[in-house]
Amino acid sequence: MAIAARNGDTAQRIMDVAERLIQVRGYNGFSYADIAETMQLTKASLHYHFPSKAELGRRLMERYTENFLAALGQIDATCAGAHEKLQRYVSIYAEVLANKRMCLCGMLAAEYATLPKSVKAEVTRFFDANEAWLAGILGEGKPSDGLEFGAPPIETARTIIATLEGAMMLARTYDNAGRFDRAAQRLLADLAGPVSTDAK
Amino acid sequence: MAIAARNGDTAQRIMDVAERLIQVRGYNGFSYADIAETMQLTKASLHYHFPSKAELGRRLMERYTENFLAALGQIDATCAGAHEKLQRYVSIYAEVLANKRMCLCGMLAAEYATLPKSVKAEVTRFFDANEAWLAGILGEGKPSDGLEFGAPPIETARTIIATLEGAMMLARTYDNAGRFDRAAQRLLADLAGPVSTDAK
DNA sequence: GTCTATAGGTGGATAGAC
DNA sequence: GTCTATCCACCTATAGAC
Repeated sequence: MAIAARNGDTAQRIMDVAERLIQVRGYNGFSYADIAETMQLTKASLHYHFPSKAELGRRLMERYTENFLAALGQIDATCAGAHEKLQRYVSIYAEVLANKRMCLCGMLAAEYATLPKSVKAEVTRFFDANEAWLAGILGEGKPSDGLEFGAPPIETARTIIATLEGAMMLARTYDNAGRFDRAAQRLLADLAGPVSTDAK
Repeated sequence: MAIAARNGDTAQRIMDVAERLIQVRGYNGFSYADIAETMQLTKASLHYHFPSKAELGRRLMERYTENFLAALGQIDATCAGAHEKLQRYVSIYAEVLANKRMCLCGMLAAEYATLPKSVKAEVTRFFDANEAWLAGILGEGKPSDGLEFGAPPIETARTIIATLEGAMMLARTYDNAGRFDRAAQRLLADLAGPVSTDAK
């Protein structure tokens, strides 16, 4: 599980709370006061750990990407075929949605124009890493696993991310995880081989 | 063109400015002060036309959906085949992106948890209408135009919207409209017939 | 490391003159 | 219909005691 609650030191717990708030309400939709209330801490104490909101956002994104990359490494280490890897990739998104959250980066992508520069840089770093990983899987999978797609791996990777992020956003709007699951499975089925839609 | 600047009365011009601000910065990322500055009006005057921000948001969404539905009606009236209709549908999104904006509803979907109820209702109404229109096109197109997809029209419609909204958000993040265009054309090509990727 | 207190700014919104 | 003036709540952030 890439994005989990943790019981570490105060800074980590602050990040846990802030992360959830951003994933639900967005960067411009939460405040230090919101964190303080849930944590039984004062705003001043939060500023001791994270001097500015921009710094908190940057550290948050940094940690999120680290965890995500670790999860991708786990997939690489434990899954054999491309299909299985892609299924596991989708399940990371599904798990976030199961907690009624948006992808942290999908949310920040929407608010991109208003973000501090340091946060912006981390957001694109996240997507770049995701694209690269997916493109790698697709590149390997095409010859050996019978993946079929009529575009360079990097473009297919981008379409996959776009579809998953968009489906996630709409599923959360309708509070209906099934919308995400069905879109994701259709996506994978098309990738596995466009003709047979009932393939596993 | 569904979403255009207009030279009507003050209320309409306020909506034009507010719409652009939300499409770029989000609902929680703009204020009456921002509108006032661009329009050379005071905040108090804005409140004369739109008593509350919630009311402004609701009216904005209402107008946006109206315009969008009008554009869909235009497509129905002037396009013959399903492929052409879908291309035109995609071009509405592309045009918004060409102005460096997000879809108003995609933006509001991200901030959904923080929106006034009246605005929330308008957002889902927009997506519902889009799904219904697309599902209609897909339903007609399947037998007569050779569209191929292995799911009920309504689910394919939802996947299309998710992909376009997601691709739009990422294209704007990277300030790269080509990312949207390529993802959109791949999507349409897969729909037209998954095997031949070079079909028009 | 957490607190109280507060600064300095901006948010949405209103009253009342013109 | 637009203005000035103002209210009050909330924002991010800091100073300084404990």
